Amino acid sequence: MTQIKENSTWNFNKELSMQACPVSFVMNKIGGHWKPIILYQLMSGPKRYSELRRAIPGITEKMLIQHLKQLQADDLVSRKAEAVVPPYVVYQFTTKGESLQPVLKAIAAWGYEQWNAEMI
Amino acid sequence: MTQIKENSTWNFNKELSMQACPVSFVMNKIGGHWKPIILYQLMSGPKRYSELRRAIPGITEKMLIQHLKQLQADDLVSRKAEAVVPPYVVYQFTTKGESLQPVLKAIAAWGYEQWNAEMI
DNA sequence: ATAACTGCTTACTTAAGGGTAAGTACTTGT
DNA sequence: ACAAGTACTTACCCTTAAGTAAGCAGTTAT
Repeated sequence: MTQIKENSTWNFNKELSMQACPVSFVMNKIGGHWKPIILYQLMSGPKRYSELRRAIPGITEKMLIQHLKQLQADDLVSRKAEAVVPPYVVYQFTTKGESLQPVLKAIAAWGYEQWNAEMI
Repeated sequence: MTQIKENSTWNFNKELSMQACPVSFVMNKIGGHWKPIILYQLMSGPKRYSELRRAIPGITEKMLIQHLKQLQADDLVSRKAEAVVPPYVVYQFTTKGESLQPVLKAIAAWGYEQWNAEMI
């Protein structure tokens, strides 16, 4: 995947923030460019890899798989594969991921509000 | 501040996501490395520039002022300056920023839960 | 006189994240 | 025979975000 330099100031600050600020801790798990979008897609139920790819315009396969892997590593999303040809792989929330849903919904709700407010 | 190339794929995708996904829209306003931490600090009340600097270990003045400006541009935080010497500048939530607080609290609450869960 | 405080600004460098484009293995449809 | 579908992997390059380090203007404290 992507190598991270262990001794960089950036990395040090990241660790510091994650330990000092709960909001920052969460952002590190669900923030970034693609993770919010992937999570949003999964909120409407389990999805196949190719379904996600088609549902998210502009995402590359590299980004999709990379973030799915990170979400798995953080135990927010699980992968279920059936050993058939063509392969059938489904991604869905874990129990921990499910517990995030109210938070994601609160975020989305605020987002919608702001959209509507900007329309007026 | 920082120049953004208009025609980059990254920028195009960013716009796309912000229009297609409410979660992504919100993340663009409150995500990143420093914004969550700054917002978290402001949740406990208005703060001076130097208070924020001291409260956030590791942040540079450049990052602090840059993100405060972005938060102002997004109308989440307001700046109040008194024309005295030494200068007295206070940052606090706007009305819009206040409306974000329940969301930030929900995020922080989930973060605390996960911390505790990891401790067991 | 000089250090320290206030709230910034600027130019330069580095590192992380993302994009491009190709390839893999195996099968069904035409 | 060849394209198209499945779910990935890999190598290389470019853009953005962040870090480093300095400076400014005006005042009080030592």
